[in-house]
Amino acid sequence: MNILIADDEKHMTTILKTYFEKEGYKVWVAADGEEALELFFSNKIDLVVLDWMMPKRSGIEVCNEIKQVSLAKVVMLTARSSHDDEFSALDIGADEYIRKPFDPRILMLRIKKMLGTQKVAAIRDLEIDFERKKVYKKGEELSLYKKEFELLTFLYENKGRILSRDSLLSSVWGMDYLGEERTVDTHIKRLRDKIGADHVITHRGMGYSFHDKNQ
Amino acid sequence: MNILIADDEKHMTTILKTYFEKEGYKVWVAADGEEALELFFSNKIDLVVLDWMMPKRSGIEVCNEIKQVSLAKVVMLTARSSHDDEFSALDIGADEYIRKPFDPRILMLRIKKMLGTQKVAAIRDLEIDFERKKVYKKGEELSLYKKEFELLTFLYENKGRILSRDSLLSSVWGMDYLGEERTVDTHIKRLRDKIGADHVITHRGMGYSFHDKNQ
DNA sequence: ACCCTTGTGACACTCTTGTAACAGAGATTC
DNA sequence: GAATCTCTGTTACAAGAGTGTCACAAGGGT
Repeated sequence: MNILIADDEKHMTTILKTYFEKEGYKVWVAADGEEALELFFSNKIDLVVLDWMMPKRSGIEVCNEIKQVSLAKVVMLTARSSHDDEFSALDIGADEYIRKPFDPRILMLRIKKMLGTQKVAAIRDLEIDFERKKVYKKGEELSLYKKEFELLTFLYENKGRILSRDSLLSSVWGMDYLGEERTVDTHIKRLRDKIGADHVITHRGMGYSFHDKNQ
Repeated sequence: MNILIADDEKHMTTILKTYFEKEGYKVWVAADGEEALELFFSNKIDLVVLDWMMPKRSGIEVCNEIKQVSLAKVVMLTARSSHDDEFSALDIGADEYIRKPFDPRILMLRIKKMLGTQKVAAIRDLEIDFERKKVYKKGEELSLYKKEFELLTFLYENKGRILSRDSLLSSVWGMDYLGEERTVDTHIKRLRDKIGADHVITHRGMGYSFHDKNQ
């Protein structure tokens, strides 16, 4: 996700940049309206955070121009408190309007909701989308069976920890499950065939673990 | 679209009811938290507007309970101005948090944005006209039954997401619906026969999803 | 070299889903 | 008010995808 922040207060952009980068977004910074538009049109931006008052072109102008031609999300950030301003910003197409001073946690929450709160995990060449129950290897979608996905999820949630067949059976199959312990082996094998053998580590006599270190 | 408004100030619910009805929504009104939950669970509600401070159950409790089991949208309306309150409301799953006093036009705008004020949709050979409740395949009008159209609408609104029979039953048939889960299958089949089987994807053991990618 | 654990492929069975036919509730018409 | 039509929900059965088990192979540890 690529984010563009435009504000003439250096202080503000620095704070926001830090927050966004901590969440794993790629960030561009502009100090005025013109620069914002330039950066927007020369990069693939998914979300723009705009201050209302900026030199050269105001936030509302920039928002308007972007919304004419693009589906990118726009958040207006402003010190103005009038209801009319909020109304016209939203009416022009802004997706969010937040008054300064604001709580950065709230900004982040609202933005995450806006961008679709996709809970995705990335482990080297693997991506797991828990919400949509999809797994990608090198960008290509894998088709996992339900049990395989559940097993992968549980392994991932406990990555690095050694999980005995027994605990895997009770957690993934259910406490009351009666059946062969070796069933786990078969599922591990099938999972390995799909996601790549090296993601699951065998600990002889103890169980399996999910490889958590990147590289 | 069915909307539930819960606020103990009669004055407030009356105003909101008027606004929403002018926009063509069907409105239910509750005067306290308990009534809100009752109405929610005995009707097919798409959006809930909740006052924070209410007798019996607070808005935040109601929100929490609803979000546990339903995909309905929730807007918190409150006189509290603390940032912490806003954060916890959003964190619990509220989709919007608006401070009183507010500008009703802004509330309506934000809600319209939230509900996705989309009037028509096109998915490959399919066109859905939500306002006129009509569906076209390759330009030709299909005749869907009411339930089929509702099911299609809900699938479309959540395209890409895997929806369990259970959540389909509660969202399309209503929270209080008692009946076979397999009823969903039958309706999915009928829908598929009309719109084309490939628009609805089966996820064995998990549910169905609407195919969201063009091609 | 031996034993014990794990990997692997094949097979069998079960459970989920697709499907058609039927039943019944409402609506509509005469 | 009966007859008919429209729409929705249930059931039963078939197909086959998904899962569990087994037997044998491979490999590590002592």
